[in-house]
Amino acid sequence: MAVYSTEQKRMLSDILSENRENAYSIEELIGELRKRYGEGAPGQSTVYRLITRLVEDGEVKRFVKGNGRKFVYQIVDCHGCGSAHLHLKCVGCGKLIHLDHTSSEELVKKIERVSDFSVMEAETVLFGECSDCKREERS
Amino acid sequence: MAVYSTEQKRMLSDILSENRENAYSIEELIGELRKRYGEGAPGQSTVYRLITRLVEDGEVKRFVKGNGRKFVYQIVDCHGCGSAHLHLKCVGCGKLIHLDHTSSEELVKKIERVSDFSVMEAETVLFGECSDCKREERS
DNA sequence: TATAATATGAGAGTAATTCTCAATTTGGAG
DNA sequence: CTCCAAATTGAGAATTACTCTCATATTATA
Repeated sequence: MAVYSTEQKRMLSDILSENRENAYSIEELIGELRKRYGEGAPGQSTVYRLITRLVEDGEVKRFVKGNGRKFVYQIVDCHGCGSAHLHLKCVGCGKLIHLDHTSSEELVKKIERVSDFSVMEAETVLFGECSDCKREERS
Repeated sequence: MAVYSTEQKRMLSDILSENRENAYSIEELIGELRKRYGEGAPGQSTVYRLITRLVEDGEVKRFVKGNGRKFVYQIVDCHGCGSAHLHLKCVGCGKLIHLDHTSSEELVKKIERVSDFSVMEAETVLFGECSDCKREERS
């Protein structure tokens, strides 16, 4: 099953990659596509289909914001980087921080020491506040 | 606004507390209630209403399993324990481990050291494998 | 008891997501 | 360049998940 390149895929990827710190809900994605491309925007079913695939391929991460109720999608910068690692999601600016393998492993080891629990890095997103947002808050 | 005790609340709480390591979807909760109580089971709207309240009250944790698509609900053993703390969810046996405040804080500090990122403990669930399940796997 | 506040449930309403299938597009073979 | 099979799309129907409404029932208390 070969993969074809299409306009629709390009449009969606463009939005996600031009705004890497934003996590879009499906609704927002469809809205943005419509805003940019009007009638030419991909249909709703296509958006669902494409985003699902991007998630399966590991190019996009799907998660739920904090205690929210709906899914959001955000491009990750670590597609194909090989080993699993943790992601940190800043609820302030929206950044999705890709922890390099070494730091991630160090963390996971620490967790294991405290609780004898092995974290599955790929499935876990830690919510919190990044350094920039903390600094801003203090000032 | 006082709170009244009702049969429906008891039925739901019973299920959740008798099976503390299971995270139920709404569908499963409704199914289990119906199985146990037949016609006498609480209606769907009531289940939604009650579970929402339990989550708001901190007695039950709502989260999404790994990369799954729907919410599941599981009783927590830390209701009213005061300060926020991390939860570890074992994907093997289903246990939801409540990290005591000290361990949780220690971990959070470590994360901060590695990445200068402050984890919001209450909003984060770490997925992985508990010590028992790891041991079992090795044997 | 009586009664006022609280809670329930049936079903309608809404939102989110998936499915279906005919029509279109793509990439490669000739 | 042209043709074709495979892949993709989109419109709308179907399904699923969840919320809302309001008449009825239950609970605590006085």
